[in-house]
Amino acid sequence: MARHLITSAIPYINGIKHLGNLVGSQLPADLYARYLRARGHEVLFLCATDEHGTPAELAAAKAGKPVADYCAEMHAVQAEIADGFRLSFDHFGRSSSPQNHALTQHFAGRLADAGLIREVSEKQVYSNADGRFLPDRYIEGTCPNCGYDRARGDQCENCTKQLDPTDLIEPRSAVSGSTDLEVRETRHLFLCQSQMKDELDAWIDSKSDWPVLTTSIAKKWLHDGDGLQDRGITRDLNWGIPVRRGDADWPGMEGKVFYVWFDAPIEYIACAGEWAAANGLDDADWERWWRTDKGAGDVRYTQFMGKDNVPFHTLSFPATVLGSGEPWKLVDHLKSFNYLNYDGGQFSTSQGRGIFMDQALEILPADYWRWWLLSHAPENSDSEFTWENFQQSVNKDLADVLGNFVSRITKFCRSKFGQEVPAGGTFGADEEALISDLSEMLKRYEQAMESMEVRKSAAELRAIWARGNEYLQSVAPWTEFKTDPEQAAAQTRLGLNLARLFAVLSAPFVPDASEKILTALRSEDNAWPDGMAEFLSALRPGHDFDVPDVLFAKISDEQSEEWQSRFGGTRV
RNA sequence: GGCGUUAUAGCUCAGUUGGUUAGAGCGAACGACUCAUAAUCGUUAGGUCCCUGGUUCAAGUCCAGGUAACGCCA
Repeated sequence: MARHLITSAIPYINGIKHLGNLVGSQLPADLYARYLRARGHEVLFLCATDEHGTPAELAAAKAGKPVADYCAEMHAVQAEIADGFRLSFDHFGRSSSPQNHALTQHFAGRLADAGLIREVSEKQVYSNADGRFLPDRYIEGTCPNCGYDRARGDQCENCTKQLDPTDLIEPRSAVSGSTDLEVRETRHLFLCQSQMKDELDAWIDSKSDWPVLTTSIAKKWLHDGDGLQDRGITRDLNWGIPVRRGDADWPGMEGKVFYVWFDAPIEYIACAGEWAAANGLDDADWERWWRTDKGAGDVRYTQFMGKDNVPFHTLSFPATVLGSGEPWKLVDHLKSFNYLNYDGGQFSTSQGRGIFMDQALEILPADYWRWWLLSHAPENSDSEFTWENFQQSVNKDLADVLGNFVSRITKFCRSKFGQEVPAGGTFGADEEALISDLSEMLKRYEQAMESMEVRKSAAELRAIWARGNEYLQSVAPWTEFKTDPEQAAAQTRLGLNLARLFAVLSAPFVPDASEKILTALRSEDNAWPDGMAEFLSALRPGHDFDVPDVLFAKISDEQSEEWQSRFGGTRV
């Protein structure tokens, strides 16, 4: 029994995420959270939407809605989809929450007190027509290099040349098209990350059990070139957390907000406060997860994220936390993922390429996606989604190996013994070998899950299902029944208990199917096995059960082809 | 242009600190079974471990160069 704090990288509010985003953070985090809960640990699993910044403002404007309303609506949409994928967050918060406002301002104040904030004067492009400063990428114009007339202020998409907004010929606002632009001087706060370089370096060095992918990215940012750079934490925008120094005003920063990268990770902490508030708990209840001086000393904190998020989680956010000088919990383990590619290219939100979370649920239940994505998680390198592979994997693993096992054993029992667990017979060498093998396999499965080896966990679980089929095939109760019905009864009884075992062990991967099996077996006890022999005799002779509907319908060639062409191009 | 990652069976991928005949699942062929979602179980076939050179008693594994794909940055 231990205490585990788990967070998934928080998805941006702007639009619905694709399957690549899902498998890179939320889904493996959910797998881990479900497993740890099943093992009896105390778990707090948090996620939220990342709601601030220019993209949210522009998306809201495009939708013709006030940005706060837009974010509230999109948060509800994302929450519903997360629920559809059975993501078992204890709380799905919002970075725009009052808790995050207060906490972000608090951290900024602490950092300023510690001398880790400095003011910098910058030149930024201001659009009079839009009444706002424009980020580089929201300025368009003609590329001085190739003449492309829709080059962005940060880069020309046509010739890939990196640009400065002032390089553009005839620059205009990408928001309104206005050419009434001017360069203005504006003052911003910078977080002095460079001052914390040695402390961060030593902290990273202490994490010898982190994946190479994680530490190598962090080290690169710490040591490449001039090393870790100071970073602006404020912007001239309306939508965001107003810049304040704790509870006090911040002279010179009126009308400015914190930069989204600064407040987003603080939401990991604030989200726990939202969780407490939503559940009628008080501050002490969430602080025991986050403050090492208030009970979080024994908490193990694990973060999940895509590789693009590693620098923020290994450097920027720890700089904020450490710099505050307060005893906040730092991440203990950081699990990062590579990218999932789609049919020979990248998933792309901006181009609408690939499969998005809402579309996925429209065509198939969550379990199908959960199984395929987790069993093919991009852990060691980028991995590839193809419809053919998806169809084959799901049909074979879920329908044929797991689903069919439950189907064959329940239907066989019904036809020979009726819908109750049969009595009689004794266990012999086959049964002892099965129980012994399963005990070993369970240990390997548990080890893989505990070390967050996602693909390996899936492979071990699948091997357990296959071992059940192997047992049935070798003892062949349908043949045994003709000569020794008592023995066939013992084999069938064990088979039904195997189905229950699979349901319990598979729950972190395929929660809905797991529940269906347990319901059919009329078993409310879903406790993790503690002793294989005892577990496999839990369903006693005389126990009633139902034959469930087909657990996993197979994906037909026609469906696979239709979906491939439907999702081949851009999102409609 | 700089840096980085990757390159292993038809496909998706494992291969610990260099150490016998390079592994898994799928797909394929063959066989067994017929309870089951034409499912299951078994057996077999399939690899110049991208190329070249080097270190070593020994290289998929280390080093150098090359090729290709991808990513990040300027």
